[in-house]
Amino acid sequence: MATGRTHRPATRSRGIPEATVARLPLYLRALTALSERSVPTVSSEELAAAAGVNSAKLRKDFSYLGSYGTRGVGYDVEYLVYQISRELGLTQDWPVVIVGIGNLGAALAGYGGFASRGFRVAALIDADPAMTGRPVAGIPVQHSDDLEKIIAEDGVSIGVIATPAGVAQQVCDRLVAAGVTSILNFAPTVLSVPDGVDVRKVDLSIELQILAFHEQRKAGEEAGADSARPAAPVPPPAPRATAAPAADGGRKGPDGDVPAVMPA
Amino acid sequence: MATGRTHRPATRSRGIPEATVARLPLYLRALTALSERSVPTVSSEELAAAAGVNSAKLRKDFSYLGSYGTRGVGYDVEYLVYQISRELGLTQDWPVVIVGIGNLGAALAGYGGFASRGFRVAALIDADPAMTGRPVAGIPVQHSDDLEKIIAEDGVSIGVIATPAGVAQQVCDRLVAAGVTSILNFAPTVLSVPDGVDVRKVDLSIELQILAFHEQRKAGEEAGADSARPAAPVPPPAPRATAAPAADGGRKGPDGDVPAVMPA
DNA sequence: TATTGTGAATCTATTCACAGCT
DNA sequence: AGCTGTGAATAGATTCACAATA
Repeated sequence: MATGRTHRPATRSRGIPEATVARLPLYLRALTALSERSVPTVSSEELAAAAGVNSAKLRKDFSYLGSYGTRGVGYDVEYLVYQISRELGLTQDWPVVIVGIGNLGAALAGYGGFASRGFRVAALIDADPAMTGRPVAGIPVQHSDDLEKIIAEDGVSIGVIATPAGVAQQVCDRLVAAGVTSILNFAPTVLSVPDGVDVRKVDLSIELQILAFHEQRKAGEEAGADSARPAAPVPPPAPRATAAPAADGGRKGPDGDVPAVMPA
Repeated sequence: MATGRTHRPATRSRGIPEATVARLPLYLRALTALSERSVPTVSSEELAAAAGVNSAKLRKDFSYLGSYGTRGVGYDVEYLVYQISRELGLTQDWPVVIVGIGNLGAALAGYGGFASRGFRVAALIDADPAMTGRPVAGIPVQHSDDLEKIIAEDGVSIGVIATPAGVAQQVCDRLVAAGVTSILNFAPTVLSVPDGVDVRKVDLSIELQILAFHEQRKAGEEAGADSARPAAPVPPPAPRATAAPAADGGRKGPDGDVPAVMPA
């Protein structure tokens, strides 16, 4: 309604549940570590422990890929690495552009996990002319005027947005218009994209807030039975406007939700 | 089993489903934006659109907090901001330490979303003596020898790990031993922690791999019916060891899964 | 009249537990 | 004997659809 553009395309893909897809990279990492230690086979129990999940879940997950194990023995490490890599599409090369080369963008550019596993940083893009040409993690930054050209020339289909929140939507629009169909968004904004474009979000502030919630519960539990804190038992059910206290002492920063990017 | 320490403590908290908790920060952000524009009330439909969820889900989520809306009218923005903030524990101050001040750590230190919403960067900690005393985002870096002292003095209960994967577990152990009970982990490792300690993980490489999976599906769909790619129809069901091709051309970087941190 | 709050229905994910295979 | 693969059971999350109500 709001923008006329929707979001959330994928739910289940080719029969593989989304929750399973999200865990495959975890298994892959554990398997890669075993592979490096030349471990030939592994049981669901061992692998599950290494990946931090329970073994029934792991077996169920693998069952969606096919019957790749051997009863009484376990899984062949190399073979599983191959199968999962293939399922995830990591046997091909994925050129990626990173837009917004502040601290975060620079961190991403230098991230080892990017370079391995089939991802290749095809370009770093920033709106600040002062950044243009300067190498970050060995890759020269290009100006955002050339965004469309870069996407087209390198056949980029995955874009990473590490810009301030204020420009994230317009950067997103340009990426999508230029042909990008998957976006990893670090800016604390809800992006609207057309159907067929995937967006994943990484939001530091949200993660912290979730931790704070649980942290608060722990603190509350320590004290009285199930009351969160003595003060504020349960305020009036449905007050009129401006009924609530400001609640946040001197916390002023109006939103302030800008990612750690200093495009200058 | 492996380490004798477990993980995953929380499933549902004080009657609020975990999935709901994870969305509260999203609602809070949308509400804060409305609040800044001095919008007095908002309907579930409008707020849901702003937060990128559907309105039934939003209403259900809010119903776990209590009956804070007014039928026929909507929700009072300020009041909801207060209620959600309180529920998330953001009406109190949460001192946070960041360990590992590379590019990523520096990005986190300067992150606006940290400073707002009740989080305060109490200290930056790095193992590199050359970093000690140097200010990052206006905060002087302290040496990791003093980790325990810093945690104790500031009463820190939330720690952020932005170190290389290789040292993440030992940093984690020290944080936990010093009293930290919530950890946000950016290192690509599964951390083992005792019961009662919450860990949340942010993993760039995993997010990208999930995108690649969907991207691959799109590409496959475009072409033939439901075949992913012509080559590799379905390899032998259960081969013996080393039966699978290396599959990853020249991808050598052994793991390479080190976050974008250069502690030197 | 417009919009919330929520039971009931549905869909998704996890876990159990054991048959089936090596 | 040991371990996978999977139906069946359970738990959790989302969506529907409408009664309640300001």
